Amino acid sequence: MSYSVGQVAAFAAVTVRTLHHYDEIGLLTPSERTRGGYRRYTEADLDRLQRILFYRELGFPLEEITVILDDPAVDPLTHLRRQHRLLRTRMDRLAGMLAAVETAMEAHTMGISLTPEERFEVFGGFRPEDHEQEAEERWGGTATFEQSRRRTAAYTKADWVKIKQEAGEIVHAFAAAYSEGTPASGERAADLAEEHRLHISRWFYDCGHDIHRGLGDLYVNDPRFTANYDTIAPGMAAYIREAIHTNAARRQA
Amino acid sequence: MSYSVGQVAAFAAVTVRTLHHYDEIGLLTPSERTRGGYRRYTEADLDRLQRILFYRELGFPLEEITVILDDPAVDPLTHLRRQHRLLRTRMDRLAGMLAAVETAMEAHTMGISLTPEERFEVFGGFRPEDHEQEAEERWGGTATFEQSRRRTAAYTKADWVKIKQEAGEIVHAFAAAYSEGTPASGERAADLAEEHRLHISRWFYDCGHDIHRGLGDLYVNDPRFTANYDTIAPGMAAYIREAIHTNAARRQA
DNA sequence: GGTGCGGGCTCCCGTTACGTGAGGGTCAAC
DNA sequence: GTTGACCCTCACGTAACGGGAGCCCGCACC
Repeated sequence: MSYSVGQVAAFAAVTVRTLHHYDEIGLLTPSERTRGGYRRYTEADLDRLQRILFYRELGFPLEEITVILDDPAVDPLTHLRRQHRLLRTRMDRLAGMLAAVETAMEAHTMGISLTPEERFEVFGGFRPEDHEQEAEERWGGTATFEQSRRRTAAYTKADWVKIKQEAGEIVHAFAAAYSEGTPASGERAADLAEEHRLHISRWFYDCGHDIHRGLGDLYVNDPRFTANYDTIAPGMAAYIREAIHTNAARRQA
Repeated sequence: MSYSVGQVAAFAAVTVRTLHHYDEIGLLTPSERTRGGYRRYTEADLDRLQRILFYRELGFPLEEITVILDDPAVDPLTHLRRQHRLLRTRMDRLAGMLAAVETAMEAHTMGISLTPEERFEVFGGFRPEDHEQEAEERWGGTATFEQSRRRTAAYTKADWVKIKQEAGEIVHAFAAAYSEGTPASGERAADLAEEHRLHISRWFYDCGHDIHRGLGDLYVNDPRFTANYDTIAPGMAAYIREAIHTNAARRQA
């Protein structure tokens, strides 16, 4: 079975013009043509297209993609490994940017202004000597997310019940503290925040104080999170956030 | 203190020509010039450049960046929030691709070959006949996100109280239905889901059934959302998700 | 077996975001 | 006061398509 340009285009979410272009430059020449001159793409062509789009997505110029794909010394697995590596690199970069944005947000709310060096740090992580590691560790993004995905994938139903119960207890404790007027800047609230942090670390991913702070901010800044927490009691999201910050500050002192 | 093109270029890891170009199109015009005609960039210019590069990195066309940055109604924090959101979306996409690559690797070592649909799933989760729009709105996100941003920016404190109260009522109704054993596949659950959808549409952004379904999936797939909902009752996230799907199916029939 | 029309074909010019000199001025140091 | 590094303004080149114009294919339908 083979496919027409239109079908392939719809399939791969590219335009017909793009496929024409790839044919023109010899990047993807359909294996067959009808006697009328119509392009007919085979499964193998689709396979190649998928790889093309993958490398394109990661910013490779088409010419380079041609070279990569026409290299006779590469089996599919090599491609997959390369793709895997590229994706992780890319995600690390984004994680770095994310961390920088969070830093900037903190800096902004605190009224601190950044130096020009700090501003552009986002885009390349130069100055190898200092904290190249820090961004990695902070939201370590890829690592963090992956870790969470890996771990949670292995959980049984019983695990989930336990997790949910634990989480429920923590939130209820927060709610109780809040309704009793316990200050978010105090010991008790901070203790609960620490419990919350450990809960996440135990079940999802290593949650350092920085990440935890980011999470607290998220509860307040993202309307959906806010709404969720505030369904328990109006102001809960902000309360939890402050407790988290209190706890983080305490540990840093 | 001010900087020359060369300094800025080295600093931001772009070419001098790029800076010239940005000047030409009015995207970044240096605040000063020497009598000899040399460009001189101030701190504020660097700040703007940083934002430019950020949005560029995420694939925004320069013209759109101009509009975004020249919008008088945006404070720095809004930018940061938007950036944060965009990054997370982007990372999610990459995470999806990473997972797909891993799946492909497993499939390869097992000697299984994937169907064409599975191959292209990586790039947005389409199936040609249905929701071509959905991928745009779901992953492209800009339009939806922008809408949400615009609206929420104008809300007063009273609005927020109202929003939270409404959200709380919906979730509590869900919790009640759930604890009473009302099936997620039934009318009542679907009605609640519809209410939920309308709530989002009214206060945040036009939430069609497709987007709504995506949201429901998110509640189950993202551990943080799951944990939040499940603090109310274990299984709540999955229950809400199914109710949403029921509702969406009902509307499509 | 004509015929309508959705899709496909080949030029070919337009666009975005710069690259890459050509030819000539500027500036701080020696 | 000159030299070498840096900067200026044209101006054409390029990559990766977008978007027609004008013409063909093919298959369903009468």
